[in-house]
Amino acid sequence: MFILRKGLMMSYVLLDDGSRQILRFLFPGDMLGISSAIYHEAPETLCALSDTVVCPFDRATLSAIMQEHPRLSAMILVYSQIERVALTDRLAALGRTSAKARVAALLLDLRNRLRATDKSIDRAFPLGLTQEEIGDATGLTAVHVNRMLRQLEEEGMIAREGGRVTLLDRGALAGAANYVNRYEGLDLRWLPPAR
Amino acid sequence: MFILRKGLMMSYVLLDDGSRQILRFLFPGDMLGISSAIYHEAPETLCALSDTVVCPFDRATLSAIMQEHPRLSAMILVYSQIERVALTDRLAALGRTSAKARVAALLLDLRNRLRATDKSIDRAFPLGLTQEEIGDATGLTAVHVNRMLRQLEEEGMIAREGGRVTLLDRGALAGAANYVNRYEGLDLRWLPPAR
DNA sequence: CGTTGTATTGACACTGGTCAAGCATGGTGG
DNA sequence: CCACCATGCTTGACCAGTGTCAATACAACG
Repeated sequence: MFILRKGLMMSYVLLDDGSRQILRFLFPGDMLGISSAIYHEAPETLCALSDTVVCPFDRATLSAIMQEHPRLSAMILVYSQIERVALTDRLAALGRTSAKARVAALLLDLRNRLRATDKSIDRAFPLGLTQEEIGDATGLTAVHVNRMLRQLEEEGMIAREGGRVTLLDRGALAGAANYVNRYEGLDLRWLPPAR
Repeated sequence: MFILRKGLMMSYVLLDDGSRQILRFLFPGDMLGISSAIYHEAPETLCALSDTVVCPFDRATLSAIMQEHPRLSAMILVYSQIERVALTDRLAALGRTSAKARVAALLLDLRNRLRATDKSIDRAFPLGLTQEEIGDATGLTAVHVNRMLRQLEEEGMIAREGGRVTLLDRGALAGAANYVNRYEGLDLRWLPPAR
């Protein structure tokens, strides 16, 4: 298990037919590989998308935390629930929304996650992903991702130039995407006190 | 928050356009509503599919468990990770597999989950879902679910009569579905001891 | 018996996939 | 410095899988 300190990573699974589903992009502060710790065989693959710095810890450490730091334990549980809710949002997007909505949601999420650690990011950010990666995250082909990006651009919702994306109309994007920022609206007053 | 003691439930979200994505079916022993506890507004809706019995507990109880029962706390974390992995499997299914594979995976999962609390279930079980519910869980329409069930039947992989389904060839189904039983293969030796 | 919800089936439409080609970019080795 | 190559982006033509709409059948239930 690791905490990501710097850089961008992703986790994905490969299916029998060779296709890939990207489960999650990982940003600084995220915990990685907890699920690998509870199974004999890791259920997902981790991969760095840029130069990264991680901070490793092992099962014994997690076990010690659970015994000695109840508040931290509770926060780990909360964190895993936030991640779970983000996954259910993506599940609903894959099951019930159009290709354009899924791409829009991905762009909005990338922007919000990047902004969490870099407040200078507002409308524009570097899109550190290939269109194939966007496709594997949204359940589309790279070709169709390209078409959707062009449409969003033609409709004036985004602008692109040289790997950078600018969200020109976040409201319209969020409307098209059914997007909810799951890192807001938390209620954590019930957490146990620090020991 | 609740523990489901008896019956079948589901959790789902409704999107703006009125479509529904079923996130999860809930079986006896499952914990429900943890994610609702950490947000101000519940991110998902819970709904009973049959007569059910639940055992409620509140945030203060969870907080007390985190403080006084490290082993139980760790098991709750493990449980939420199992659920997370099951969600990622479904995410990969929605993003990257065919309609037939998704329906097959749902049938296999239902059988395994039912069997967990009723060992008398082997090949046949009562399908307590409408085809519309199967569709909302797999990201398909009820009409297409019907077509897929018929195909699976014609290919001799399942049989149906009066709300009961029989899995005639679980191996072939699992192959068609890319299915992994996530309640097996756990490694829990690192858990803290009971206090 | 009507009524309501569910299952079934067919005809047709459309979203998104597939295949193929061309183009831009940047890195590499001669 | 330049030819070469790999990778990723863009676009068009065509096709397949899935959705939509509509009609019918069936069962449960008041």
